[in-house]
Amino acid sequence: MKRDYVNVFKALSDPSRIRIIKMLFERELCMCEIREILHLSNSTVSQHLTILRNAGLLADDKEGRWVNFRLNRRSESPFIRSVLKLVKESFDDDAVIRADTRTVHQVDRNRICGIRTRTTKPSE
Amino acid sequence: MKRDYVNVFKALSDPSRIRIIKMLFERELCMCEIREILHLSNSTVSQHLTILRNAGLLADDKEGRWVNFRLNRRSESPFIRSVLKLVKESFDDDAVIRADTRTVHQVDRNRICGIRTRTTKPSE
DNA sequence: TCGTCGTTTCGTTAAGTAACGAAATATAGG
DNA sequence: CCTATATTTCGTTACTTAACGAAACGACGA
Repeated sequence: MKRDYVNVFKALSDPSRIRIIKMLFERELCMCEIREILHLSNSTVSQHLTILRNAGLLADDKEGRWVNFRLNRRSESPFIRSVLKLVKESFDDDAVIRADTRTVHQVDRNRICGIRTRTTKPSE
Repeated sequence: MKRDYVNVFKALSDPSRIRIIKMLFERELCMCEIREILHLSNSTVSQHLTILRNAGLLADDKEGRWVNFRLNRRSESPFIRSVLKLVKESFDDDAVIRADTRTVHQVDRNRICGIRTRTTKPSE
């Protein structure tokens, strides 16, 4: 209860996690979509998502075999809401962030997922 | 140049550094005043201040043998200014932060400093 | 110029973090 | 039930971080 805010800032202290949050401002994503865009392993992405969820920044809904991750925009914590607002308004001058924002709208979950657990591209 | 924001969030990911920033919203402080309030060693406090300064959150002015640390309120970075605003508006419900805010107005640099390098109380 | 005192730097140690592959869970469909 | 698939958990490894004391630095004042 006491110093949760430290965990929020720690959650934000990683480029991959900032990228995840910025992508989630565009739309909900499942783990394997994020994995595909970030080029990280399943377990690594899952860890990042756990950290963001434990910090109170993310929520998730199960939809069949997928888990849809989304921003916790309606958090009861004013601090969380302020932080999300800050992130929403920042980093748009970053080339990687801009590329992600574009990519995230072109990703089709049904093409990308479905090949075991993989880090390489689906075309291979 | 690319991902400085990660260093900003890392700088905020420590309770002592949040306490320092919140105290600096009250007034400028020298290193030994901060050391006294946080009960940490010289070198640890100096490290914290370096991290905050490198992140762009702090500036300092030399005044004789003292170095006065202050918030970098006039940073040219909108992100830094937004972050400082966020911190200013947060954490006031934290008991430690509230105690610090009170203490910082009672601290007299000339009583507290001046006994070599020390972590214990000045009354001893 | 010689201490003194505020601050910084150095070297070390203990603890925390990010990454991965492999194994374990859980859920839909045949 | 059995298999495929999406996600999580486990165990390991390399790296980072926070803390300290000791030593160095730098600016005043006797």
